[in-house]
Amino acid sequence: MRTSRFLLSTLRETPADAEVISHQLMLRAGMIRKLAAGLYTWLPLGLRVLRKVENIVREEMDRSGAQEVLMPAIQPAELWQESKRWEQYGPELLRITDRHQREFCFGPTHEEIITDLIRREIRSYKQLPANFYQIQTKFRDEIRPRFGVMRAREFLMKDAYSFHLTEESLQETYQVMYETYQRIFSRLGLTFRPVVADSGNIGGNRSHEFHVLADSGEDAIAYSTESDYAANVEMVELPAPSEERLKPTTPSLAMVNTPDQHTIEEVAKFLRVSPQQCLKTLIVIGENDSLVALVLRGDHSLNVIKAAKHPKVASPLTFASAEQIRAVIGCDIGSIGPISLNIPVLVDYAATQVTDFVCGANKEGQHLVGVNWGRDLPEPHKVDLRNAETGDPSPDGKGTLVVTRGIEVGHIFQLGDKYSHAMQTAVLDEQGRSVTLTMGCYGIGVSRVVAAAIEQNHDEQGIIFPTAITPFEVAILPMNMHKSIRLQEVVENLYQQFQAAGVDVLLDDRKERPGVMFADIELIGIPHRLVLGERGLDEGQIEYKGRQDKDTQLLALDQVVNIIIGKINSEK
RNA sequence: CGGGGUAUAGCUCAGCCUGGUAGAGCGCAGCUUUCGGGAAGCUGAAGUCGGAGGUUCAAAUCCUCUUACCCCGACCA
Repeated sequence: MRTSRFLLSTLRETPADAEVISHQLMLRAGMIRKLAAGLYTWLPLGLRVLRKVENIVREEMDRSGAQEVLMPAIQPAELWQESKRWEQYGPELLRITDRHQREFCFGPTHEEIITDLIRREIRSYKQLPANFYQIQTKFRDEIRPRFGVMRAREFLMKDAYSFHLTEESLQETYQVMYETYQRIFSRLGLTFRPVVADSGNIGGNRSHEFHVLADSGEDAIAYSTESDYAANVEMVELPAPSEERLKPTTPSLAMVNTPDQHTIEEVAKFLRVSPQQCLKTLIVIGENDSLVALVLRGDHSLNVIKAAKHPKVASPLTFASAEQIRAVIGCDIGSIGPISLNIPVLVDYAATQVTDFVCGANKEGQHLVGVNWGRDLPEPHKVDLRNAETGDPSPDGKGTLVVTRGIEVGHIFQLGDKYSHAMQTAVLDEQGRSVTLTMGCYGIGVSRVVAAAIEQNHDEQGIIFPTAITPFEVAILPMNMHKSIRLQEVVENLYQQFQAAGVDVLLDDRKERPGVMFADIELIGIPHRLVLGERGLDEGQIEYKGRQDKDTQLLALDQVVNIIIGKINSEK
């Protein structure tokens, strides 16, 4: 491709409404343009990337034995009514009415459609197991679309649905998909981790999310240093303490004045103790609008999901208002402590292990120091309440946890018979008995993968594309080509050699200044760059620089095509 | 949906408080010089100031309504 005939719509300035780096760079590089909230046009440059991701996903799905189909984006309401999701789904489901006043929706997912297809087409157990996938545009009317293509309303997704006679068969296919996903994200050149996920109310046994690791990720995930254990931080169960609590060293507790010291940081600094030595007490709404106190070590954070699962705590978790706290406890947030509280007190495991601790005195501007469980207040009601942190022991007993951030790009889970039961999808088994099918479901956010790849791979200059998904593999930048016929010939010849070899080559034949060319090629993240000028031609050398290299190097003109092809192949 | 904010040239924004001829930088078109890291000069095209209504001799500016978009909260590929 020649830049003179390619819409290279790069922007020097960052558009104002782009918040995360991948969104900014995708706009600046001219990959996407916004049409409306959560709706994006893919420009030629971006589409090349999207297609490469799509093709890798397709190749690996095909290799796994799945069969590709393409279902309509618009779906009739009847099927959704049959699964009861027409009522269950909220405003996220975009509902539309046709000229005959028939109701439809724009599909956010396709369980109903594929299940309907399978119940019509699959006649015998001999046709099972079967796995069908599609790569298709979905629409979810998100409350708040943001981060560009990362959380768009319309997005490209690969969704697959498998059908089984037995639970064992589902487990087998699930495992195949798990491995296929590993292959896909490895081939894409991404650093990722499969993590144990919340199967939620879907009822399946196992569920894994695949996360691309990136500091800007929306999810916190924890993985073990020693084993392959990895889970969403929300999901990590922490063990009850095994050791005995240390003995108190203070003769008794004491009350101290802590004027205007409210947060743990303030109190700890004021009293010259570590936050680990302090306990924080959070007041949330419990059952029947009562209040419940949750106690955590000062340096720990509350896990909202765990707390809400406790029977004494209202779900979803709601913090008590300042007025409610004042009415029941008689002081303000910032001076609350577990002693003499007239409401239930749930204490996180870690907080039960602290001796001689600092906590609020339930009196404005006062804290207690040297407090001990058992001596100064009753033995605590111990529960798991906090988020796992780096350094915590891994739940599988092997190694410790590291917490990092990730972007969810894939999710595999076992659906069971939710849809097949509701939609009466069954076949006869070997004994002639009717068996309701068991289903699995496997998604990859194809368009989100593009954003995640950029989120993970960029620098000050712009995008650094993994070779597998780069829009162009090599860029040829001629310096002042219009002035030298000799240079034109060499460049043209090189360009054609790359094309003949099947390399995605971009020739920058614009009459631009060198700085503009360099900046654009770096911004759009081309992995390999060749610079040709009059001065190198006499020596038969041209200048090469990898996108991440610090320095340039000279390559012999007659070998450059083979060298570059070698680099590309080793990277894919 | 609740809270906050923005809307002026293709992009980034100033002008609004204190009403009086529509602005800058970048980009775009042309010419000249320059030519291996986002060049310089000159010339030019480009805006019914988101929309509607109101106040006023006069509205980008003040008031009311409205639409779109963005940010903060509950979801998910």
